[in-house]
Amino acid sequence: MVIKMNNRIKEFRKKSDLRQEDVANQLKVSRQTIIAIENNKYNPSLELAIKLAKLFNTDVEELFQLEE
Amino acid sequence: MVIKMNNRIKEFRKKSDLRQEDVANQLKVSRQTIIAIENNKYNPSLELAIKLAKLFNTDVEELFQLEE
DNA sequence: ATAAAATGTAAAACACTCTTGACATTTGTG
DNA sequence: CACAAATGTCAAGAGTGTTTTACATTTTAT
Repeated sequence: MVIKMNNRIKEFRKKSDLRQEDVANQLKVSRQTIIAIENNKYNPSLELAIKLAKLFNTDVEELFQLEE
Repeated sequence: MVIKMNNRIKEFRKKSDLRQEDVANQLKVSRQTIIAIENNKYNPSLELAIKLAKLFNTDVEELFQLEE
């Protein structure tokens, strides 16, 4: 699919005062996965995206925005 | 990740009176992809999930629900 | 200025998503 | 019933997402 997506994970994470490792632990993924997503190396799976949105008390569409 | 997810794509598609092929064409994916998702062979990518939700005028969380 | 904590990078292995093409089954209508 | 339309299945291959391990850089606090 390969479409650019803005994501606001770092922003929401800092608002929640969590470290990358905390997010990784809570969602049971590796810290690398969180880093890669924050730095736009790739998009998360749908499942992980939903969990991230839930963790930050927001919606998937709020957290990830399709370009243009 | 491999978590079961209920998805309501078939339901929303029928409400919209679209064929699988219509959905595939509009979102520029193959018909197989739509079939596989409707029949829970696998979950769509985040990008495709967002596009599906938009097509059906709903939210990702409404369309895809994590089990339990 | 130093040490510790947090964040970032890289690469290999593996699992998951998507496509293509060809064919089978089910559903709907005359 | 018969034919067409819609839906489903299978398999191979390309591309994407995640993990692990090990190490490098940046940030924070003392």
